[in-house]
Amino acid sequence: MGSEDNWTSRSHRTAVRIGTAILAGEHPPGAPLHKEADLAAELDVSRNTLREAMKILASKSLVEVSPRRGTTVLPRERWNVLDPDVLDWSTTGLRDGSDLLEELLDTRAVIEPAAAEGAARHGTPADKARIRAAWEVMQSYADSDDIPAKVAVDLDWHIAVASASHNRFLVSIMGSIAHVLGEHLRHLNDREGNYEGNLANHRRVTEAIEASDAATARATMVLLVAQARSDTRRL
Amino acid sequence: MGSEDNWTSRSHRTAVRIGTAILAGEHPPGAPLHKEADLAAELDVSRNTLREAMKILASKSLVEVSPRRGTTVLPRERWNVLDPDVLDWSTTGLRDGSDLLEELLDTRAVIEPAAAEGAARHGTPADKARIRAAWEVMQSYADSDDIPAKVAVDLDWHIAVASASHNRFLVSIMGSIAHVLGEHLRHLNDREGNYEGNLANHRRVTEAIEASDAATARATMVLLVAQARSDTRRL
DNA sequence: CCTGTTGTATTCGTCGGACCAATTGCCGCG
DNA sequence: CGCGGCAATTGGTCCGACGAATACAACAGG
Repeated sequence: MGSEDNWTSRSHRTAVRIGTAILAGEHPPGAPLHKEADLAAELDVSRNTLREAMKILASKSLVEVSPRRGTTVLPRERWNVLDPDVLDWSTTGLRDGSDLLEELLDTRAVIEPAAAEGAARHGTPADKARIRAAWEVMQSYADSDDIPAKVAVDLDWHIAVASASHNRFLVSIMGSIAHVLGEHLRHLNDREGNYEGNLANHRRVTEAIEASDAATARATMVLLVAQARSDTRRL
Repeated sequence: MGSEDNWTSRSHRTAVRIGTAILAGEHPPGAPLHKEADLAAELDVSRNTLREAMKILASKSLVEVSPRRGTTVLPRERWNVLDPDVLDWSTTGLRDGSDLLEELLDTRAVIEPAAAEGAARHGTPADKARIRAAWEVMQSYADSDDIPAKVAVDLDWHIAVASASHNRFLVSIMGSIAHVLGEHLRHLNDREGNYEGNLANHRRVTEAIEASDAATARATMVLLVAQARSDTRRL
């Protein structure tokens, strides 16, 4: 397994450009964008490519495009924030105060204990092996300075736990917030190293899941997220 | 209803066709689809339109299309199930046994109490007024036989609660599952009428939120979802 | 026989132009 | 002043073309 797409197509890049602009608040909701021909010219792409980009944005409910009325930016409530891309773009234009982080932590505090409980309850041996494997990799990186790698394996572990719950909604939610969570973890990690405590928390959850102890799995995961929250507060 | 909402664009319709086919399991994950030219011919659309449809599906992580390798169906874990469209499509191919309902209830049991608690904690007077208004409309429909209307106002109430939490993730999650939830509610409603009990549950939550009593709001919402679960089990 | 190199065909990515349909908004008529 | 019809605008779709990258096969060398 390796990496994601290093190369982005032109249509995808234009979607990103317009998407980030919208997320950054440059195009107020309800405001009409320029017509396709003009926009294509401005962004220096063909109308075809521009339309493909629009289809992406429309499929995320960021904009609505109707014949003869042009493309309008939808109100914030409408666009689906859980889309990984949308979530991704919103971090780039993330203004500091960022209730986003607080909301992320609240959501994690809700989702992750449920996922841990589900994993303990419904996880197959293979699922549990994957979780343990992820944890062992985490452990092996304990003394490493490779922050991105540490974050990656941390994320792997969380995703493995969610997957083991066999609840597609929880899995998808974790997958969605993974990127934002990754940035958050990176922020925490390169700040200072209470990595041992973090590792120990992960180990407790791992063992509880392996033992199919749903209550303990939930409880330990609650602690883990609470720890993350207090770590965050300290910055 | 017999239907005909066919003023949707052709590209969108194509996306729906392929999307539902994938969700129905006709195209096993990892399997390559036909090349663009062939697929376009099969579906009787131009390659341009087909590509726009593909952009939609790719943006939902249902498929991945790379140059020279063609389009392949991504593994189930990858595609974002919370996308309203994807969620919608998965219900069409939903066979009754389906764990989808069970997973939905599990997710609701996690999300909704948190939303209620958040609403009690962070809800503004306007938010609370909206929740109460929604509940009163629900009440006014108590003796009505207009199932769709009852479902609609029920959904309104739940969405109002989520909105009041001011957590964009919870809001978006509720918005995403609203459609499936609606179908579920319709199923429950036209089965039999314990609408009074349901209404009472909603009232308790509403009042707790109005009183900014987070603990009670959470507890009553837990009961509400549990009631929905037991009602479901009985069918 | 196996391995590394080269060449070619295939397939997606992008482009520009063209036409169609429908809706909007104007304009003239009653 | 209101109403109905006409025309312009704009998105929706199609077509044909070219380019670039690469998977695959043919080939040469060990």
